Amino acid sequence: MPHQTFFNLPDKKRQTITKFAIAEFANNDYQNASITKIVKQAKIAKGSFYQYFEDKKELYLYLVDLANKEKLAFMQQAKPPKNKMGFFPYLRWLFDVGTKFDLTHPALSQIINRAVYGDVSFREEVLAMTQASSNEYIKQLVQNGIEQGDVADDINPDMAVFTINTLGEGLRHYIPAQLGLDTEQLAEKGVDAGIDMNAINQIYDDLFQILEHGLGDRVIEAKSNVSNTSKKIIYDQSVI
Amino acid sequence: MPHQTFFNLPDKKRQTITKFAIAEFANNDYQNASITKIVKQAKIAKGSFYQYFEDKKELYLYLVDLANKEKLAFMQQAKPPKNKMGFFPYLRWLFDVGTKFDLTHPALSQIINRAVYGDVSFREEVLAMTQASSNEYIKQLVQNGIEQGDVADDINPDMAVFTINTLGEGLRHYIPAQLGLDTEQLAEKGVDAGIDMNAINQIYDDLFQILEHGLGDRVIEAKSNVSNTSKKIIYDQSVI
DNA sequence: CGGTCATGTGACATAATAGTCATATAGTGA
DNA sequence: TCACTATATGACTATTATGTCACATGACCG
Repeated sequence: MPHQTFFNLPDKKRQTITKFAIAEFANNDYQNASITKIVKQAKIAKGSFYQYFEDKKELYLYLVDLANKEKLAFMQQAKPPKNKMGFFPYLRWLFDVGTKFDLTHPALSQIINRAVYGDVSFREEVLAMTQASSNEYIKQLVQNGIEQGDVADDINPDMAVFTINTLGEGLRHYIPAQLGLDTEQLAEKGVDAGIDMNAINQIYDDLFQILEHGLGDRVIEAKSNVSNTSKKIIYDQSVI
Repeated sequence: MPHQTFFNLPDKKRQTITKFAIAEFANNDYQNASITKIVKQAKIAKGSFYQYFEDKKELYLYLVDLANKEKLAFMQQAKPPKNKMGFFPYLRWLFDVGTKFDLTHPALSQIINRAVYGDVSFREEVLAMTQASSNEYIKQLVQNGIEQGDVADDINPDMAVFTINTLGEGLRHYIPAQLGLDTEQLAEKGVDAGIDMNAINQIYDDLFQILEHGLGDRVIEAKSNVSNTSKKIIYDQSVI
């Protein structure tokens, strides 16, 4: 935690420091992020900084914690559209909110991202502020999904959690890439408007098609039944 | 590319340098990897190093390239068990070979990993030596899978590639975590024997169950048919 | 032996950073 | 106005890294 002096600061000054610190740690990994640069940008003396924070590490952990709290608040403030939702619609909504956070808070999103993948000597302390909650939440969700009959009961719930988390995390890179957005640029400029929601929804459609029904051809299953409703049978379609 | 002087070196000396360089860049990210440490360990003079390599970056790119070539060679040398394999068995075999590489070449695996996620100013150059091939290969595989009827034709192939790549990449972390292996330790010690292949196979079973058939309950589809073969119907099983 | 070229060497130059500290300033209350 | 406390300051220290260079060493050849 920062020293009390930091919280005693006038709001504007504290926010200025925080703003530049966030930008610096979003654009550079821990090692490359420069305290010298931050104090120059925020127009405070080096010595002042060290009255607010014990050291670079304390600032960093503070920012990671801040980013996570912001994201959590963002997720919690977003109310689901319906009260009773099936597993997949709810999961999709969760992904959607996560993506919205990433797009509207690119710098904070980057900090969380670096915290997860980054390489620092005090990694444990960093991770302590991150994960945990998300994993547990998804696990509970899967359990409920199975009990409600939305999720197959012959899957390994832990593997389901892994699949969901991994793909959700992957979306963080995939979506900006598909939309032609540069994460670096996003963090600097921001994109309040001008996001192609149709493209994003299409990505979700495609992903959930696979997540819910798998990659495998469903025709084979249908074959074993007498009546085949609404399923196209495709054999050797345009084989090379 | 390293200077010619590097390749003129006696094999043993060149290998010693390479060995310590690999270890250093496997255990530290680019910024933290120390040339000074490498030359000390390899017992060569600083000046000698700079006769072999233009700078730190050249060494790093050389190592990333080396790691990728080694992995590619490993993948190509591993012959598939059967000539004609379905999409899923083949994909599973691919994952398996990849995992074997990671476990038997943990340091090189780490270097590739850092190359993908790491943060350097010349990122483009790093990525140029990595990806590309893998993505194209999987894409072709999916196309074939669709044409052969193994893969559903109503999925987005690009999304399938994303899903496969992302989960495959995720396994790299998931498997060691599940087996209680520390990636850092692995890179140093290595684990020639003593790998629980049963546990790994179980992970593959679980993953491919989801990858092929999805998370969704298949009962609903079966319901619409007259005869229901071998599918358990589960409703409200132990609802809280 | 002597000359030439390739290679080895480590002290040194250079640059950048995190963190310190003596001192200055400002605010507060009597 | 004075005393006292909290805060601001930036030159400075200490450290650590990459990369250089003048010189040493050795190998090969006539």
